[in-house]
Amino acid sequence: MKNPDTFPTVLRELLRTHQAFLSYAASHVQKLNLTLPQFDVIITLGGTSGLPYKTLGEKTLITKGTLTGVINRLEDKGLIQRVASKTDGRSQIIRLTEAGNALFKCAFPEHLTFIGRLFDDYSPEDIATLEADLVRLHKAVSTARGAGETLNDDEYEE
Amino acid sequence: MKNPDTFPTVLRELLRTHQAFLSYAASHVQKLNLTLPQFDVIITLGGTSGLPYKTLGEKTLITKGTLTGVINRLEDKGLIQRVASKTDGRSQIIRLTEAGNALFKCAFPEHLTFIGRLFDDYSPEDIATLEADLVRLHKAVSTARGAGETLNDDEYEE
DNA sequence: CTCAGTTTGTTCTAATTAGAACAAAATAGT
DNA sequence: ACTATTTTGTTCTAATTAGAACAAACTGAG
Repeated sequence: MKNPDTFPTVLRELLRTHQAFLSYAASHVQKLNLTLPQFDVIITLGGTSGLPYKTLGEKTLITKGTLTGVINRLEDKGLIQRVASKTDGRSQIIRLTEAGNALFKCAFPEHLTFIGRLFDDYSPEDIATLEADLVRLHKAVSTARGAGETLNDDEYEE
Repeated sequence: MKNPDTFPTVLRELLRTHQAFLSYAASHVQKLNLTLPQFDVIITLGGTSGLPYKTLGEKTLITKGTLTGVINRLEDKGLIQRVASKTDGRSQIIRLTEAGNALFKCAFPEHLTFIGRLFDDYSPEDIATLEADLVRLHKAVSTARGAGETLNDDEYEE
């Protein structure tokens, strides 16, 4: 094992930075009376005419068992609706309602501004370096999980 | 706002990398019949004669409302015990039992090896760069939350 | 000694996490 | 047409998340 004195602090910093970021992002989203996973679903659906449940799960990092509950609560708030697929009896298409779309159009640019502030002092190279570091760690984890297991496209492109 | 086309992908990568890492770490800890927060408490207590509840919360990133439940379940498993403070009627000292200590001594080195594998191809400079990037983002978040708010020592040193 | 303010850990809350198990529908092979 | 396998989304489970509210104990000022 290499670097035994330093990797624990790196990983702790990953966890702390992640937690700090979620807390920061949530502080804005709470004003919309939404939770982060709920908002994530709305911004993923924004600008589309609807997505299959499975695709929505892939794009949002919410596992399917959990996603049902998140969608139920958004449906209760009148922000999304489920539409049965015409071609596959198992499938559902999830899409924003008019209210959901209005919220998306108003809140998403605000949220981008709110989050974008974190990077006010970053150059494009700084951001590229950070992203490259995270991608590398992500690949290291995937490699360690299963030798040769490749990640699907969505995990590296967006 | 600067870099509007790139920061969303960086943040998504932070979330994905974090999720992938947790899943990887959990796959080892599950073999001990523990969850990640439970194991985190055990390795935080390992090598000490006990820590006050408050200190434990600070070191583990588990908020105090949640920590009570995690400690209850570890107590039920016979791995830790609560000891009333002799000097402060409100405080409790949390410490490992003999069983907890034995598990720590056995499992912690294994876990370090398991996690250390992620960094087999990293040089010390690579790790330093990654950590610096994460610390910088963490500071950016803290700065955005409250101008001038300083982080306590523990968030940057370990 | 008294009192106001702060600290500590618990209880409570709604939501989420990450699967496993399941039923219904689709697919592929014969 | 039949059958086995796979896929899709739901239900269920135990645990966790992140506070807010609370009661008991402590601290500091007067």
